[in-house]
Amino acid sequence: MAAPLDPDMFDPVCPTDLMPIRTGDKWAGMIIRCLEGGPRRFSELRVPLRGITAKVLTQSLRALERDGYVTRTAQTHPVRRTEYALTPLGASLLGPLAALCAWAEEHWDELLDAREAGTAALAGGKPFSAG
Amino acid sequence: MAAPLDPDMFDPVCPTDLMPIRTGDKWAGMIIRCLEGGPRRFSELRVPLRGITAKVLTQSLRALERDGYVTRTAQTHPVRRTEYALTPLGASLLGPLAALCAWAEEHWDELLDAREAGTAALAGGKPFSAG
DNA sequence: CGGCATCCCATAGGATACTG
DNA sequence: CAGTATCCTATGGGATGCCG
Repeated sequence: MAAPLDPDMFDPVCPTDLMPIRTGDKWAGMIIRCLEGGPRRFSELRVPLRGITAKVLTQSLRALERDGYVTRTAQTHPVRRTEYALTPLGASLLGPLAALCAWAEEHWDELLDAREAGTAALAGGKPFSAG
Repeated sequence: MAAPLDPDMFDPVCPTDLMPIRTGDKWAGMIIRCLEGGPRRFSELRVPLRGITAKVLTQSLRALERDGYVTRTAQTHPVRRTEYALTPLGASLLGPLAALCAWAEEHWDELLDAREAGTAALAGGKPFSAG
């Protein structure tokens, strides 16, 4: 309870730093979830990911590919067709990801209430303007 | 398997958008985990969160407070002492969070290998420079 | 100790237009 | 269809310094 925190709790090379859902990847988690049901095409992914631009989707997909979460299979011959699929590594993330989403849905109301209350209570206090 | 994706899979007001570990909060998840063992003081939190600046820690804590994940209790009288603790909502996130971390540790080697291989394979291909 | 103020930069990511 | 190429902005977040 009052035991001191482990200074190495978040190691300089903390594993979580390698996770796709870490800071600076807004879409990675959603993309992975979209691939849960099997391979999907580029434009197919754009549907549920409403509002994502082609550029950003490409970026995210490339990053996920680079880090071994998805594979890319392109074909040009008869028609152009590119499919993205989860690697075993990527698929193994589905569990934890689903847990997170389940949590969010479960606490949906609380989240809304808390945010509303918090915004009101702390209103006017924007200690850090823009940097 | 080949069923079309639900266009509303990620609703415009998707619950996950409210999560603290979503895009743009590098530290939220780690902070919450630091509070698992009970209330912690400001400077106490800075230890495991190596390298975090006071400004950023304050920012993150304020955001977490605003969204109802943590509470802030300040005292100035004898000595200055501020304590941060998890709300029930915040505590309820510990589970999913732990699952994520467990996953990361479990796949630690794979992550390293995949990233290394991916970086090599896709080397030279930096389609998107800086904007 | 627990911040706040200020300056600064890197970059995620959106808008738009074009291509094989 | 599946991207690329540019341009642009918002902001996360680090550095440094000061304060009650």
